[in-house]
Amino acid sequence: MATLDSAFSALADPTRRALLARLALGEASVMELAEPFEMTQPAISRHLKVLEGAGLIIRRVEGTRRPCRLAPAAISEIDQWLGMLRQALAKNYDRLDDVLATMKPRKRKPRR
Amino acid sequence: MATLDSAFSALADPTRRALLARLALGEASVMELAEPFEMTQPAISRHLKVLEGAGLIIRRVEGTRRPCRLAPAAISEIDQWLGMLRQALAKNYDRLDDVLATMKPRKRKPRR
DNA sequence: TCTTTATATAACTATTCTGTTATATAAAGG
DNA sequence: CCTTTATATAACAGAATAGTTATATAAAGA
Repeated sequence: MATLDSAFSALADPTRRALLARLALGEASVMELAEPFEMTQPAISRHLKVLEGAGLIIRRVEGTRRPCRLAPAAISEIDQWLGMLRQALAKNYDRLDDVLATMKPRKRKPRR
Repeated sequence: MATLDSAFSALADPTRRALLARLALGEASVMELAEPFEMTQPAISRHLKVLEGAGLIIRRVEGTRRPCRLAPAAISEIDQWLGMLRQALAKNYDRLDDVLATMKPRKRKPRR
């Protein structure tokens, strides 16, 4: 799914995760978001564009400012996908495989 | 965190997510994993290497085969990080911001 | 109207992916 | 031994990233 592609790859960048962490505290403008970073403003603007494109944030127009805040949509989609893995792990499929692998060692000949 | 970087960017690729989905059904060898894809074996091998590097899978050695299965570590770290966003969203910080934004329209002058 | 402030966009560069083919390695099996 | 099978690795090409500087735009305010 294209949404998961963009959401996960948006989250893969530490700057973008930091921006989201900041937004978890509440809405902020581009300049406010850029302030803690050693990066130029255009760089932050582009990171925000990526986050917006991934459905992780939404923006308002307020005069010359574009306040951003977290958007719920993408997160829930990610959660849903991870749910599959969580479930597989919880069911101990891995441990079961361990047992099976030990019990039936797939025609292995003793050395020489 | 470096782990989150590699875990999220590993998940950003649809082929890798498909490999994980397959592994959610149980352990599989490289060839078994490669079979459904139109990609060459080296390409799959590299995707698996990425998944392993991200802590999303682990591999055994069994003769010439390298059976893979899901690993729990990375997932739980991701879950933990996403928890922060989930919480922020759940607390309706966004909705609160809405209200505040409407109530105190940040020194905006009426046109002209 | 002129200046400042907030933000976006373009052009460019360096680096990092993703896939390919060709080849290496090592165990399995006759 | 020799061949086959499973997998890894190297070398390479093309696409996508992330950052930079320079510049555009548009609202705010004097």
